[in-house]
Amino acid sequence: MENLLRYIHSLTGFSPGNWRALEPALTTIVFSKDEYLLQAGKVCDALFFVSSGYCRAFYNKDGQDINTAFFFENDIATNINSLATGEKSDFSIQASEPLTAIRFDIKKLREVSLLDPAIEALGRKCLQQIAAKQEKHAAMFKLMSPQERYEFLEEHDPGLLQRVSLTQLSSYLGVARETLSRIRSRR
Amino acid sequence: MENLLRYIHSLTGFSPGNWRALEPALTTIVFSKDEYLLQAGKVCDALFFVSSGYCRAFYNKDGQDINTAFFFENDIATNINSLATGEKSDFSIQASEPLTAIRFDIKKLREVSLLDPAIEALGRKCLQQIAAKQEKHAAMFKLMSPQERYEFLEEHDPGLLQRVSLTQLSSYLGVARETLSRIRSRR
DNA sequence: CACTGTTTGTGACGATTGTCACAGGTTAAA
DNA sequence: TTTAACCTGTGACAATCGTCACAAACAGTG
Repeated sequence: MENLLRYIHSLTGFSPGNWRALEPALTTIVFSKDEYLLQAGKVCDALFFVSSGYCRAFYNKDGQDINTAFFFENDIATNINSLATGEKSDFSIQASEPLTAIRFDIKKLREVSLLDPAIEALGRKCLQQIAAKQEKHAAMFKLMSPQERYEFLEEHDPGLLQRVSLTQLSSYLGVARETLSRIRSRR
Repeated sequence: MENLLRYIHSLTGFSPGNWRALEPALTTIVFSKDEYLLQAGKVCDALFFVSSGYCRAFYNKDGQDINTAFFFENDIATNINSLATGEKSDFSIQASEPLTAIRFDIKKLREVSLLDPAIEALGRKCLQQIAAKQEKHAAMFKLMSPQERYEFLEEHDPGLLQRVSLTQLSSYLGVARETLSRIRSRR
């Protein structure tokens, strides 16, 4: 909970009153490894602030998992598309280790946003962060070769490389597991 | 201008009063082919609603252009990252044909947002749309081969294929110009 | 410690792609 | 019409990557 407060303060000004208004929209949830925060085919109705542990977002293509994102401590995990449009999610979010998250119920969040501009502002900042993250990630694929993408992560997100297994990482980088193993071995 | 009104109404409710409040933030700008809407290295301080013509977003990597997005009529072109953080843009946006755009000045937009919740809501919806677009585009790269990406565009965005030249399109799909030429010829 | 299941490393081979070089087309201006 | 600049198609060849197969390393369990 202290992490969440720090996170919120890093984004926007927030008074004790704002906090009291926000609180009814929040629930702390503990997930065991492999439990789902969001299942493909269901409508996404919440954001999750990761307190401890981490989770992954993945598509299932022809029976194979393809990871598109990892969310660690102080990240917000959700499906913006599904959240905004009410359409079914086409990917899942699943705990990769035991995970504690603070769930933001979107319905309640919208209610309190109408009453409190600071909460409204918080929501917008979150959106911006998520959009910015997507933009950077998409650019990585267009600008770099598989090896360069790996080196980019080494420099900009070494924590991710340490925590995510090779198998999980390979689809995230868009290469075969074997190729990633060889990229690693030749350095 | 009518296009912009239609676009706004498709996103959120808007009264004549809201429109009057928004108008001071807007300017109509005509760009000739190859003029810049945003230059890499400068801070992005506006959003552009494309009225007619189209433009491209591109990175320059080792002297070569790599296109990351195309914006057509009724699209919003901007750099979310630079807009939100005030950092310099690491890509440019340039008119690919003569282009008319409505410029949303971000400074003025923020001012009127504070006064009018409907404008605030509009801004948030735009953000959502942009984030959603990014998410889909990034997924395309992880889930598909070059040929599949081309076929995906044929199905979901045929207009883009008709208007963008092969050379411009190739970097957008992440393949060499020659490879794209061959993908086209073998169908 | 042995057993089992999972993850990682590696070799061989074929398929795809990038690069280089050049030819044919198209467009626009002189 | 001619010229020049640009875009597109194509062949040859090398580099990279994916796939398949299997061995080695590791983790958890009884």
